[in-house]
Amino acid sequence: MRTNTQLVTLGMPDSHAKEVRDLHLFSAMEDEHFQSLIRAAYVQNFPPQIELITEGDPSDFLHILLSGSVDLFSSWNDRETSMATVRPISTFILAATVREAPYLMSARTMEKSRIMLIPSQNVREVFAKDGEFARAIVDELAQCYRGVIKNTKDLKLRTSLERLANYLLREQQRNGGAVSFKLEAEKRRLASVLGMTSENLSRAFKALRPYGVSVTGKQITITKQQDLEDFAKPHPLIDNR
Amino acid sequence: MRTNTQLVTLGMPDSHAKEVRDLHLFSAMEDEHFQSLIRAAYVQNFPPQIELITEGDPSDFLHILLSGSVDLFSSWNDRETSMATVRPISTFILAATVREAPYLMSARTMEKSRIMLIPSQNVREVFAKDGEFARAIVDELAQCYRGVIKNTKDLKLRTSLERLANYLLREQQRNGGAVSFKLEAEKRRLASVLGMTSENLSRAFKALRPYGVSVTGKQITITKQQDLEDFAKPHPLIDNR
DNA sequence: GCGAGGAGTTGACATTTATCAAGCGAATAG
DNA sequence: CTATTCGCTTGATAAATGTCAACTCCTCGC
Repeated sequence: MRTNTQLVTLGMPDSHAKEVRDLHLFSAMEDEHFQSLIRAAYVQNFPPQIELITEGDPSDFLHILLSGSVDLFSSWNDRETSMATVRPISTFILAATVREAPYLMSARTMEKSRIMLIPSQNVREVFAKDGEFARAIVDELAQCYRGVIKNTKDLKLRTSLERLANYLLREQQRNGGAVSFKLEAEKRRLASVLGMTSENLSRAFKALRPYGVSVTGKQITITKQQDLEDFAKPHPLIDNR
Repeated sequence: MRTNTQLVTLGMPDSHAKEVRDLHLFSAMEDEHFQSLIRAAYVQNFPPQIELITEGDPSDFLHILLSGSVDLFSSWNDRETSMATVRPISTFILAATVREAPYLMSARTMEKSRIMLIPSQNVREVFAKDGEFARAIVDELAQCYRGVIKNTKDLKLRTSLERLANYLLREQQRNGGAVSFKLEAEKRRLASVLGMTSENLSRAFKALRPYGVSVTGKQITITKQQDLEDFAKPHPLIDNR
């Protein structure tokens, strides 16, 4: 894989370097350090449904999703749950990289995806030299941390129906507030993200009908905005992601 | 409050400065920077059950718990849940401080507690100057992040009974692996931490009796270690905190 | 076009968890 | 010392959620 990747990599950094450089994580660091990271990096295309990393494995690479989408999930005792969805352009498993600790989550591509891999060793070296980079990592980690805390509040304070209602309102926001929009994820994955079964999700959609939610395949239409919001009671300290 | 605190503070920093300095967060930073943080800091004693911070408020201080214990909790729609327990000596709400964002959780003392407060402004200033400090914050945040991820896995992958069983095993570890140990928290708070009601917790304890768990007040005794572990199936990527 | 397979839905049912009300017992204030 | 309060427990019941099986519908490959 390495040689293959190297080949793919040779021409790549330039084309992606700019957009990666613009990521908050890399935008303030010294150019020399950035270049050394890029030189060490690979860019690779992955087909859908490929397991990129497995929880428990040592964190060899910092991953940056350039295009496509990636599902972060975890397992225990034959159960599995979706923890988050990564969308371009952003990094994932930064915490494992900086702590030199095993991955806590597995990752698989949801669709054809282009991913930059920077050896964790290089990230840690530059991190130790470049204060700006360290500060950018702080920002990123603090944001991730706060995201997970919000997720925990969502899980512990709300029923599955309330979680779905608020999820729909967040998705609506992400789509510019349109009355009608498409779900990003498969429903089975959505169910897992929300911490429920597919069957329960299916019934939850029906239970939201009185609040003006109609579902046709992946197409969602919210006809009684106010009613849905009255029910969902979205809150900035949980839902502003 | 400020003048009062100032008075208390005058003699304090020296006595606590050493142990705070030894915290991983501060141990590598420049002494000059550390001193400037300490000079800006207050140390204050709080009685039990005092609400130190309220979620949604701007993060004015980085808090360091010197002694006692603090409960981090969140509310939504008249419901409340315990998110974590802070034990000395450690910081809390670091993420809000560095992001200059509102607190996502409220905090209250569980017992009489001694707390050092460093103005967030000073923390951010030093953070911008001191690369070592920034790197230490990265470590701390990455660890916090991973802790919350583990908690999410616990919540989403396990039933409340399994969560309790694994919690008991973790507490046992914290007590050096003794067969018998005391619960740190009130049971109602424990229930909230584990994401269940007091009533359900009470029944869960009974349900663990066949696995050798006996409860007398706060005293827990595990008589069939192996049986409990077989049931709980603790996993390093969830339970090693 | 046809058949296989998979996602999604639905119904019946089981399990888990929460709610409500009552009661017990230890700690605490008066 | 007694009365009160509060944490905890228990039982009865309801609500939420999961499981299993069957079925529909769509997609995809042949």
